[in-house]
Amino acid sequence: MTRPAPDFYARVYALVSQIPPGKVATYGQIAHLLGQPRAARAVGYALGRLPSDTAVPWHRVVNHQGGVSPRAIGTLPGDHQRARLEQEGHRLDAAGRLNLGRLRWEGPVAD
DNA sequence: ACGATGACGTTAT
DNA sequence: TATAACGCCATCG
Repeated sequence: MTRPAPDFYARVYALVSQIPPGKVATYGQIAHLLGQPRAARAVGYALGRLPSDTAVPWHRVVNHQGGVSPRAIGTLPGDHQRARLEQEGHRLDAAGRLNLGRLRWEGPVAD
């Protein structure tokens, strides 16, 4: 299949943009969906390069623990990300972690 | 082209 | 269960 393999960034943005509201995905999940289960770091790097006026719901992407990566705090509105997640109806526990087993995005429906 | 960085993940202690 | 170290891939200088 002649897949228009665009840059890794574009793939991450496209995939994250397909995450429906009320659900979240981990960097590893995104990387895995891209066919590179070990490129979780690259995925996070791609989101880090996202502009402030991006339409990509990057705030729905969390780490494998289900929480906002502390490294984002200070560089980007990481604190805002958590508030945004709660705003979407996500339930965070006292540890500030989401219940991935319940909110984890299954990925795009194979069409 | 090379070396260092980074919004991660997994395994071991 | 929490903390620590290593490995992974892609991008930037």
